[in-house]
Amino acid sequence: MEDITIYDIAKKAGVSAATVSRVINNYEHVRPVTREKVLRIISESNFVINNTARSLSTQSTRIIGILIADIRTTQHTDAIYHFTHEFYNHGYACLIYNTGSDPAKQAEFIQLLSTRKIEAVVMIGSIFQNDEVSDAVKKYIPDIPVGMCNGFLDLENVYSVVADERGGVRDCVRLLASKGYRNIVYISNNITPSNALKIEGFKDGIRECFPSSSPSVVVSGEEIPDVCRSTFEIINNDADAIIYSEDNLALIGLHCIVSSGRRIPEDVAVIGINNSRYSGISNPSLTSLDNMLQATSFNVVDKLLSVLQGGSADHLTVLEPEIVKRDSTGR
Amino acid sequence: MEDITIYDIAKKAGVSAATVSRVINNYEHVRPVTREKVLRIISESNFVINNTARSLSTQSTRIIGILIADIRTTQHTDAIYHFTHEFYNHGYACLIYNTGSDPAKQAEFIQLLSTRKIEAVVMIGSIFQNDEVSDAVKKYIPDIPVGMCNGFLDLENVYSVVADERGGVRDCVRLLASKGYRNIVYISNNITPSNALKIEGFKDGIRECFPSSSPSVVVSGEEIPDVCRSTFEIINNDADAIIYSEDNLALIGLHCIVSSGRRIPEDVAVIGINNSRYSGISNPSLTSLDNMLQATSFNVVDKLLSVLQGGSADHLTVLEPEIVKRDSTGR
DNA sequence: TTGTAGGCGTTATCAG
DNA sequence: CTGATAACGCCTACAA
Repeated sequence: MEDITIYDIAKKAGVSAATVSRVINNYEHVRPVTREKVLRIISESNFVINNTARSLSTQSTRIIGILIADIRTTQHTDAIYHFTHEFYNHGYACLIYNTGSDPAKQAEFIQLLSTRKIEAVVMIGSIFQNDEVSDAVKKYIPDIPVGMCNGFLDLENVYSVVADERGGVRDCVRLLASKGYRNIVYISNNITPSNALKIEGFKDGIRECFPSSSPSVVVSGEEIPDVCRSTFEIINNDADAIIYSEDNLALIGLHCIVSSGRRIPEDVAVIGINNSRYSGISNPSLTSLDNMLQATSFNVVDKLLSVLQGGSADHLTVLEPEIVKRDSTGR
Repeated sequence: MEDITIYDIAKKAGVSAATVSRVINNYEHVRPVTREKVLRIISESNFVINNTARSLSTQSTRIIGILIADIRTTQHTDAIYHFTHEFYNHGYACLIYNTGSDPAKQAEFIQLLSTRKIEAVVMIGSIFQNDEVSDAVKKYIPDIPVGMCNGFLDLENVYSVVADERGGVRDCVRLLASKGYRNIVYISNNITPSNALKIEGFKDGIRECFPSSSPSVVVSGEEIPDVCRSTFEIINNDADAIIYSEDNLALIGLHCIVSSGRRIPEDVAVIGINNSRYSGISNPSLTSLDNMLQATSFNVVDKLLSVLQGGSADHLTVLEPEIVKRDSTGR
């Protein structure tokens, strides 16, 4: 079926295409009668504006690019919702790409986005905090605003929001120490900038609370068997508390520990990170470090919208995380 | 910073824009020397092609529109991943919108997508199976392929994949009956076409296994307090087995039941639907009806790619669900 | 208040 | 093999 254009509408209405354009864009100086007529013709036809042509003419696509390593990572779906929802409310469409975690690939996606003439970019996750991405931003999109969730790049057009996860994890250690746990181990999945900081926080905590012992950190895969194996190794080695780098790992840990007949929190305490929706309904419920992912995405949206509307925004905002205490550490 | 165009490249290379275009698009009849020269100039500059202009000229945006009621619904994130990932692999970009569940609003999004000149549409969830959406498809995108996950519209350009959830839920009832449970109740969240079918399946099962009793269905909110309240009402009313319309509800149910001191599956059996990743790691692990969401999205992608490449595809595919038995029903 | 004409950056046709 | 030139559909001075 042939697309119908403003010229078709113009012809039927007995006016010029320019007038149709004016009506569509709500220009003021159009005679009411003319306006009504054009609007009537439009509503009687199946005309829809061609945003490709409009974008080319106005040099404005009203498209936002969203980059995420893997959209399936549960802790980020809320963020994606907020972005797509809020930007939609402001007349933008959102293009979403899964980049994976290879910096070179991530950089390619930035170039790809630039071919689509996006008007802003959002990158979700600390994994985008690397030199390749930074260079690509400098090279391909130096003039369009970039928002980063939980990551930071020191560039004029980049706006970052991060949580102090290092301090947050240190506080987790403090909490466990105060409850009498003596043998605390940290299990991390793949080492992103964010996860590296969390580990530092863990070391800070151990050094502070147990000056004589050295911090014990295990790096584990994310699959159920991986996590179970790591967990059992640690428990059989006399650990009485485990901090996992993510709720998803912790939930698997919970499952393994409970299945093995050990009691939580009497035998082992468990803490996760992200305060995901499942931490509240697991058995036992999971104490979790809320790293403010929700507030982070809201903040990034605000910054970006502000800049897009010609305003300004802070280049870095640091949020304070908060431990949500539940049954897995005792009440 | 001014965008650099093929004219700029052409000037520097001492050729015409047409030749640059030929090089970019890998045309054959270009003298190797010329080609090299142009490519060198391009790589020395920050030139990227303007896809908006290209789309206008070629009448092809290579953009796919994805519609989902709420991107946060956990059972659909895998599907979204597959779509964005697969379409990217085939050179398409994906525009994602949250439509909500109001049919009139959903229809508006179809019009919106048509203004972006998308080349295919994916709708995820049975909630899009309604007349308003059907009319909007007919009116605004009668000629572009539409893929539906778990929903069906009887139109020439719509390709659907659904699971036989009705039969699946009936089988769940049979399973519980065979294990000796006598008082089975069904808890559903909001009534979508899919959820309505599940309820029918439940009634089928009850009528078949317990001809003398009438099916007991409860419609509940999705929030934790809602689900807990519904669950306790039912249990206090002598139910010995509950089928929830979604794993997410069932997981909350599990939490409430366990917290109240009742034993699963001795006192109460529980079955969920979706076979989500958490059903395998909950305590106890959750028996769940796998409604083949994964296979559904793969199938829809295949159909759409086939049609986009000029091929054909079945308009309706029905997948058989499968019960994954875990601890919440006894082994 | 309205129409004409040029331009947005590419692609594609047609000569040469 | 390469260069003009005319679309693609819309917007926007500039004129009228």
